[in-house]
Amino acid sequence: MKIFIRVMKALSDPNRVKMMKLLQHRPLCVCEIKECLGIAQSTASKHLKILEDADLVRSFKDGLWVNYSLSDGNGSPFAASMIGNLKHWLGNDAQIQRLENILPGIDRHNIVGKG
Amino acid sequence: MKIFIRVMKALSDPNRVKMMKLLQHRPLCVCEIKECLGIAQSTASKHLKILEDADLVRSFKDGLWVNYSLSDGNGSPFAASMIGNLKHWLGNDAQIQRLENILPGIDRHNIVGKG
DNA sequence: TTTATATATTCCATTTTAACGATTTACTTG
DNA sequence: CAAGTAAATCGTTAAAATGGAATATATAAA
Repeated sequence: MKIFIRVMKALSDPNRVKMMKLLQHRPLCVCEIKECLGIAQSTASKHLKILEDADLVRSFKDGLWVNYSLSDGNGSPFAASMIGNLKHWLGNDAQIQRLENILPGIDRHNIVGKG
Repeated sequence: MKIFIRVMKALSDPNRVKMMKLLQHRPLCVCEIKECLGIAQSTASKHLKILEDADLVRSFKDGLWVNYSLSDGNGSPFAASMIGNLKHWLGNDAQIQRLENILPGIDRHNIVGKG
């Protein structure tokens, strides 16, 4: 039950759902995500931790950067199922589409104030 | 997006998830639900409203009682999918099993303080 | 070893959520 | 119509979630 609630809570916030949708395209570092969503770096980092704790996302370091990507779902069946659902959900959402449009132009090397 | 968030939020609370699991067995009135979960009548009523607003549950009046049952899922595809998932999720959860054990003994006509 | 940089963490203010008791509403029945 | 009953709503309080600025941590580079 606790694990299920943790997954539902993680997906109860618009910014976190947006992150999940962005990560469907490619792994992203924290600064790319905060840039895309237009939020503070600390806010992005905290949201990603919540997604990671729910097994929806995983991270691996690449030097100074930390890359986040969708989890493979081996951790929790609830998370795995929701990751699958989200692949074909919200694709026609206006907010999501706007983010997906600007995502290709987002590059970690061109971001000014990273934190 | 708003609809999706509403469903996720609705399923982010243990008492509401318990209600969903109980309603898999049979329709229940507010006083049966509050009795089963051991919460106040006003609390049960509010939670049910949140589930209903998310299209996870529907209600129909039967005289003085209001019966709640699982939604048929026609309102929201997100709700429909989660209703389906919940059918085979949490069946082995200890808290849920305890509730399912006492449910057969719960009858609206034998409840003392209904509100 | 010093400096720079990306991320994580802490702190604080604000908003949202959950719970209960009390009251109101809606319906039934005497 | 009056009394009784189940559910919904209101008012209040405590806990949790969210956001950003500031700080700490960790790694890379000079």
